[in-house]
Amino acid sequence: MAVTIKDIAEIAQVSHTTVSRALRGHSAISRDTAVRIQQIADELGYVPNSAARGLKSSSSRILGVIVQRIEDPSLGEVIDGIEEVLQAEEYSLFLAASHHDPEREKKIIRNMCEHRVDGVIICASQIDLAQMQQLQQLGVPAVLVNNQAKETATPSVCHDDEYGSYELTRHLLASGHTVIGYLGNAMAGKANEDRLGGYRRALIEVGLPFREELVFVGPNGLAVGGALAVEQCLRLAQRPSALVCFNDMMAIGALQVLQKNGLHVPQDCSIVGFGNISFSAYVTPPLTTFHQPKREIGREAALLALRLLRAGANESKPATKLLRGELIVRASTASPAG
Amino acid sequence: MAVTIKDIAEIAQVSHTTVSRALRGHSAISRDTAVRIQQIADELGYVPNSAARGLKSSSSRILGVIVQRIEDPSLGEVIDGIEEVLQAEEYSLFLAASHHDPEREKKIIRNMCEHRVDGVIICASQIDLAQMQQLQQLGVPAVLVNNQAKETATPSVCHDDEYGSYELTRHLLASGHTVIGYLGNAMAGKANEDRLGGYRRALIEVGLPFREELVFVGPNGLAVGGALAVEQCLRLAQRPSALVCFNDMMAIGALQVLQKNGLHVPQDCSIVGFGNISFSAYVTPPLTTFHQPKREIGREAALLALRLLRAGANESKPATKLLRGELIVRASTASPAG
DNA sequence: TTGTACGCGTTATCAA
DNA sequence: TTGATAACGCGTACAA
Repeated sequence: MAVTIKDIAEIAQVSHTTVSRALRGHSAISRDTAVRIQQIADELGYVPNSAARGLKSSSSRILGVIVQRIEDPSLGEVIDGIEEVLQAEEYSLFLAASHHDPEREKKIIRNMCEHRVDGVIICASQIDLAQMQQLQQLGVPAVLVNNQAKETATPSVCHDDEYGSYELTRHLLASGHTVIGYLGNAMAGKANEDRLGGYRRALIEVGLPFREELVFVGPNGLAVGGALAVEQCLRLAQRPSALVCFNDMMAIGALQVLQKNGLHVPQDCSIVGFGNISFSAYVTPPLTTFHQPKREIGREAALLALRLLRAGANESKPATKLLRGELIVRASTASPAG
Repeated sequence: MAVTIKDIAEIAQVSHTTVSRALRGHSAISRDTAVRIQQIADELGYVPNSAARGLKSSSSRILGVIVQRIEDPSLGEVIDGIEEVLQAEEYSLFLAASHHDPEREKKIIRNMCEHRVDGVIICASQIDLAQMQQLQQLGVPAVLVNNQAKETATPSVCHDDEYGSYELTRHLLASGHTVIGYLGNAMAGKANEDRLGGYRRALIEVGLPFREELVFVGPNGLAVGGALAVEQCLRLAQRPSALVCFNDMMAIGALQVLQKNGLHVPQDCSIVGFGNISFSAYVTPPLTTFHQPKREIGREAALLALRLLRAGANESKPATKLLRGELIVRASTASPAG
């Protein structure tokens, strides 16, 4: 059994109250006893029990983070940003993956509630209201990161996807492309709509039509999703000279299929990704993409969550932070041939 | 304040003991009261408090996981494997990153001890004995994953790096290469030695000399590390016709430098990675590598940790599990020119 | 089948 | 400056 303040109290011949105070630098303790107690604690290898502390203070100093897939290449950095802030503030991080399963997500939230996390950060989820209620009922503040539900009254940190996609499309237009396709992701909700929206806005702004038949939807946001989407595109008689992809992984999958079909990128077809995952710089050709400040997003989410839980009941407005990245031009885009 | 069993007891006109028993399906409770209490609990939105439970049971049902960098491409899957097992067993996961900082690692372990995690999984660390003692003193079982210290008496799950590197080198030898270089990683301890060892064994086995001047060490295991290492190689008058790299990211970095210098892979130089990270299939040319069963490693580590913490004091032998992957031949290797 | 009483480790209040 | 006592929410002997 672990050493407790009572054990220390017995040895030091004081009450456990005194030990508790001494170890936490309480003012009303004499130098002598404080030092003596600290020494005994060190010798015995005392480690305070946060379960007991939490029971009293009704604060666990734990933040829960829920993601869909941990191995998502764009998520590592986000989590890292969160963790960076939490470590500095002496908070711990609970991590769980829902794997796109609402049932599992429900269980996870339940579990986190049982552990009385002080707050929750939910990444890229289509979380429904019922589960938010569970959290609210317990007074657990929640922050959504790049949430995929259409509307929400919950504090969020989002990337400005519409703008990013707009910029990418503008870049292609500026290079002279006039027939540009979009490779969408059926699994993404709001993100897909926003990125499609930015693409559309850029087209219309320069007087080009938005053509439904140039939108190809892949079943997921992985390389295979991009591959499947681009295969539909290849069947077209008049192919687009450039493709805007939902994200970098889909762009990479599409790239591979194009090359297997003897097409050269960017000569025969320009291609842009989204997100600037570390990998995007290492494919051939390196991908033009839009940088999402992933670590920054994580940091902001953690800071917002901490602010909320510290505010307690007197929550002000449900703040939403919108972060913008920047265009990264690499070699996968060029002017159209001919 | 959250609902407690006392609140329920009051409404149901029973003692809180009865509530406690009813909610956990204790046998000696009448159907009627059990159902009635469950109903009230649901209506009130009762969520048990694991801090209080843990205080009694001296078990937190939390496992700590310590890594160096969360965004490490080979780590996501490992963590996912861990998390998969834990979720099934109703355990929670504490995640923290040490960022190669021993001081930070110490704090993390301290923090996990305070939260009384039931066990710890430490990934690819050079953890020293002092910190293991902290854990042992509290009776927290620890499992090391791909640990980098030379020797250890701690239960571990490791990948058979020596064998993997041996197989990769054999593959190159079988293709006819006789001058093969090795790109090492200065930040890795045991893994680098093992992989160098397998390379060496394969060479010696076929009667080729192990030549120190063909070993180039990069400062880290990232793409930039591979780039820096291969630049040393390029300065050589007589260059190797193939390179064995510490891992896939270094191989990718090396690949890029070779191509920038006008060398063709695999025609001018074959190259192999290690680990089979998802990315390795998408570079040009796709990388020949050795598959590490990452999810499996995570699962095994979690299972081992759970087994240990359930065994309690009567720990048997400090089990060490060695997992083997398999050779993945792709297009980055071929017979040497001429 | 149900209830009483106590303890888990810590902190806070009040009194000395 | 220190100590006695209660309380946080829950589980469990023991008793009824």
